[in-house]
Amino acid sequence: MKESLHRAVAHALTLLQYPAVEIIFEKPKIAAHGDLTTNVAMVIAKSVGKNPRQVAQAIVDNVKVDAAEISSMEIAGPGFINFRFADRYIVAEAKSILIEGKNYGRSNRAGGLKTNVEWVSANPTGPLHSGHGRHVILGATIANLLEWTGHDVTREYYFNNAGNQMRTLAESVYARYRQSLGDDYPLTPEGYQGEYIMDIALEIKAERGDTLRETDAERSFFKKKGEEWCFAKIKKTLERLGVRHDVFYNEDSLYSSGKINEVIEEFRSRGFAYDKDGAVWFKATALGLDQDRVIVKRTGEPTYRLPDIAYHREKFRRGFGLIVDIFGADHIATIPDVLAGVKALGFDTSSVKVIIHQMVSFVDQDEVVKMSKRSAKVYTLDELIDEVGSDAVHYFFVMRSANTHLDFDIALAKQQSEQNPVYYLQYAHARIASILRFGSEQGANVDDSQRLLETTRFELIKEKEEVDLLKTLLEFPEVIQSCAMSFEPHRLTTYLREVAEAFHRFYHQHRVIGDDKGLMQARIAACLMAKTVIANGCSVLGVSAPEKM
RNA sequence: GCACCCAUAGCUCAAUUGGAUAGAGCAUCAGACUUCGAAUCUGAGGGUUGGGGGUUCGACUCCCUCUGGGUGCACCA
Repeated sequence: MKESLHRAVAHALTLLQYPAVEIIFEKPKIAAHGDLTTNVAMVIAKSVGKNPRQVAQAIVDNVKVDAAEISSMEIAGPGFINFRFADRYIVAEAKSILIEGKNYGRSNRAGGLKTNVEWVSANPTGPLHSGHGRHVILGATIANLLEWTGHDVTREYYFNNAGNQMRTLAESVYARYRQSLGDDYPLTPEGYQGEYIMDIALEIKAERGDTLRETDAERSFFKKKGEEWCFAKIKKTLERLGVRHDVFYNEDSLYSSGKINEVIEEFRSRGFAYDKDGAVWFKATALGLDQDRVIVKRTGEPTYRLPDIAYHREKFRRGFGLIVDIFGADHIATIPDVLAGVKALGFDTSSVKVIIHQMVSFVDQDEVVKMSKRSAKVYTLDELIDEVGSDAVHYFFVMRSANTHLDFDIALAKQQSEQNPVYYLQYAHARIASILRFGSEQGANVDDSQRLLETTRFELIKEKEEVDLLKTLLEFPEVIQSCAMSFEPHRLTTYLREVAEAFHRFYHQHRVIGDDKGLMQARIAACLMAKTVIANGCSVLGVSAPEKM
């Protein structure tokens, strides 16, 4: 909708020989200011040496718009130019929602840019805990948003099934196994304390009895069983949330394929690596960081940084033009090193986007839920899903900006009432579905959008609440776009609330089903439009849009 | 001690990324169902945007500083 207006204003700037600045239209906060506003006059004013209102006047005098589209154009405040759309133009534009249906809001702005989104990436040493939820959902939603804006998205899970953590897992399972046989065999203090370790041990006992008392020093059977059990658990949890990955990338493959050594050699040849105290160091200070870092320990084992760098190098080599990493705030320290490493290898880090989200606290009935591993209260993500359901998990974890701490209110999330924002949104969808069912009984066309487009008298949509609803619906594609570009899915939840609100207001003021068949059909069409936008938005969020509740 | 994040209505958070009169939900109070779902709607009160300086036409937003919280700061991942 903005495009023709944009052209008109740009043309006026040319006529006036004003500098060709970027023209930005925004939706004013205050509805009385119109539908779109631009501050170009204020931006230009300084360079042309006139006051902003004069500049605005000159622009308005030179802008030629179609009165069928723009009903008013006025100067306000310090020099804003406000535009208002004609109602019938809004209504005409809204037809595109019916035409595009479940694709409404999708675009190809990114032109199929090969994009990698890596997240979750928890090592198979235990089930996902509830704190992981934010990470899981944030990544999934961002991946969806990128897909909706024309990115060719690969969803990736990076994991490590070797090294210290896995040794600890194997040792812990072994200890519990021995205990389950009645042996006095202590779990070391570094061992994993979680109850699930005993679950794994018991499975092994059930399968193999006491035949594994004497095992190899590597505890390889226990490691393998532990890994399998944990991975199965993690994947099951992700599946319950409808979160899927295309690629599970094993860190070990970086070793077996020689990539780790390649990176070390490349660092050396580019002068970014040196030996000291028996270890190999990465010269991070040469790239502006405050200290150099060990990449290969004295023991000959690489530190986590090296494979991380090698992994990112692979992402570049695999041809991704946009590389998105989702990290929790607890991993923030590793990011500068990895980015510096990638830069040292000659790659452009501007195509790496790192999303950092802050930690989550869980609150239940005004009580902070302790997330300690010993706590009997909600600890695993599975338990959280059991408690509040997948939809609430999805919605609650993205409804706040990622870089603020999140309080997850469990009591609210499981409440099936008006206080719960998920229900508010889903209720609007179910209510529309219900109206459509009723309308269908009254002989209205509620599903054949082709015939609906041909036969509906859209001009009958003219009440304020109707037009307001359609205006709100028409914002959807831009909301998707800006959420994707800023990697801020929380704005989608804010927007969808507004849609639900606009619909409820419309519903309350005007009857849809009635004796006037033409009017009924027109309003049915408006309902279908609202239903489409809510359903599409929910699908991006991974929240279900129920026909009945 | 250092680095990053945060501080906005009683509570949880927004604020179109520097724009006009800082907005929602919850909570509180007052209203609206013989008709399409009241899981809804209408209205009211509630603020020195943690304090102080600065940058400019204009600051919740950017810079400096102080206070108070969070997360990190390994030859662990």
